Amino acid sequence: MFNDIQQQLEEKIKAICAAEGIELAELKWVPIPFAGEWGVSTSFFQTAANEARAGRGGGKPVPQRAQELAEQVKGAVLSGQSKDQMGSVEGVSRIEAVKGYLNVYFETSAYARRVVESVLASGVDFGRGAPKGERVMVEYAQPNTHHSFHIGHYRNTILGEALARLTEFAGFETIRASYPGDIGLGVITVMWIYDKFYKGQEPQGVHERGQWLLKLYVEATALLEKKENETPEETARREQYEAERREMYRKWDAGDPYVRELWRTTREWSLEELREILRMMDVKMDVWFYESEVDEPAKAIVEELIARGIADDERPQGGAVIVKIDEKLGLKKEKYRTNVILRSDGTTLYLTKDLALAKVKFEKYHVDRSIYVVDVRQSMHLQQAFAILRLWGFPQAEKCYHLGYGFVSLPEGAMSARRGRVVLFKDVFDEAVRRVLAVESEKSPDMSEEQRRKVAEQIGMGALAYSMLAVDNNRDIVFDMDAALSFDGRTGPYIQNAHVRANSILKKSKVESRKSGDLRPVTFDYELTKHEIELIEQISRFPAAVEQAANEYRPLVMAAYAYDLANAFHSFYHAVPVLQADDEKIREARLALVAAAKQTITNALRLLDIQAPEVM
RNA sequence: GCCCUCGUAGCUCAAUGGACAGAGCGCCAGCCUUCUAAGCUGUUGGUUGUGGGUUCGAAUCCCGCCGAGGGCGCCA
Repeated sequence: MFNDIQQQLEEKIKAICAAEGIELAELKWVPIPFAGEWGVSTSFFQTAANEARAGRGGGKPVPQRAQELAEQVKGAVLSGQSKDQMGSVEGVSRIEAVKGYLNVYFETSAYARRVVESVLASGVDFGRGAPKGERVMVEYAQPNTHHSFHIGHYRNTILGEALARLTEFAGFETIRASYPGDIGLGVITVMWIYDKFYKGQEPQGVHERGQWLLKLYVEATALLEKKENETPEETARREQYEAERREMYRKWDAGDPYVRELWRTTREWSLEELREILRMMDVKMDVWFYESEVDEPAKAIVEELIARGIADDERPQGGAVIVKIDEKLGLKKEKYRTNVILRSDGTTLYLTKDLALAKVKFEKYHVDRSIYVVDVRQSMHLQQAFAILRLWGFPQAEKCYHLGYGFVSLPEGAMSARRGRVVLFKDVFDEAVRRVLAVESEKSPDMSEEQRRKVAEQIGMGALAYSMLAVDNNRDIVFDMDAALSFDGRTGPYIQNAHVRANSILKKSKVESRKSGDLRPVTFDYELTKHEIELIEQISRFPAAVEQAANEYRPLVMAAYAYDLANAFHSFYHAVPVLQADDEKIREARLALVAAAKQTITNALRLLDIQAPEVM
């Protein structure tokens, strides 16, 4: 967490090696991986290997030579202008050379105080990175309208939101963008069946209405799908339906007032549900892009790409407008292949719209980095889009990044909206709340009804969010309700519970110490238990975890960290008395440590879009 | 045919070039008159799919093979 000791040492080591004629390789510092003590460590393997390669080092095996170097450096550091046997570096208790590593242990009381005071001084900003001077746009939450929000959309949204929170906290100016698919054949299909059979009906309730549209979609698909052994009448009817659907799409495209009004009304039902779910998830979008709004600009782009010689117009031959990406890039081997950017009937495609949208992101929002949180199955399409942007001459194309994630399927197979085989987010949410309430009524019988409901939502959502974020991006998830809503072990509630326990101690301490006022300046000048050391160690790692998670675009890093931190707290909580500590100074110090742990857990959970309840 | 992911404990997953490959679940055994037991402690469990290569050092990088999933010009 504090690099000053490390930097001081690095300077010393460089000076020593320069004096001894040792060509030092780059020093990489890592926390000492042993529990119970803290400090930093670096190794001399690379330096020894470089020597061996250059024919120096006396032909000794690399590990042996690395150990010699470590010992030599240790000796030189200690003998330098050593004040006493504790070493010549401020804040360092001892230095050892082991197996080619130089381990530097920090003085416990000074380091503990530094960490705890720093956390308490920074509060909600503890771990925040310095401004990076770059603007990042994260595009996520792109469900189709006229459907309902399912658990696959949820993974996308929680992943995007956690990522946005991470990049923002790490110091990037972050813009959150949603991109609902509000037009396309699927949308028209729902409008068609609604207009034909259900006109005027409208279920009450935001979620009920959204889910109803999904039911209509399933029904419409069944009506429009060719069946085996159809009678001639059935075939004729199906073909008529199909013709009606096409006609409706054509009218939409032509701006027919009736169809447009129908579209606006039903679309709004879906968007209302989407906004409600985002509210439940505490997601606040900065920008809303709609597929329908980039349709016209996309058509203009096609003409521009033809004019620039990037796209080939095969319409005169009855074909489409295509881009031979590999050929235009001058690639010999096939990589991006060829794709269509305008159908032969003159309508645009997903790829075309993404090109138009990218242009807006670059020119209107001036983004430096453009992150697309999209299912990994669309990887090829996005690579094609980025390649075309490159051909088009956008330097920002290099900063486009597809954050692909594995898709969510069900134990019985892939989800299918058309067949109605989906697990809806709202259903999982309701089930989560039900399950938490069942546990809560038993564990916290004296909670008010209102509070119980609120806490149940926080815990239920915490369980669900964590189960999604604790798996790395590229991994597929088979959704299992019991696993996703588990409250035991490596879960959201486990971390939330650590927060609650910390809060509980602090609450009680305030009641008792009201007379004596606030916490005194903390001193850790007593022998810390290994649990306290481990907890402080974990707290001090938070800023580095933020940095890593944001740099690698991996919420998993933060999820794993949050668990480790909570785990350290639970062990501490179990083994180390705080309010019951005999010595008052120790009690004060531990209370400050508990407050610092609570703050760090809060900050970590916030980055995962998980609430930190005060009680549970 | 070409391309992309992945293969780690019985199961679900971590560890992406460094010290004995770690958690959770499950199994087994303990711990609530003590700050919330949604917890803690201990035990069990591994030739990292396989064969080679690079490296002082490989689960991690490279190549082959086997196996699983996904993608490849008018769906999104």
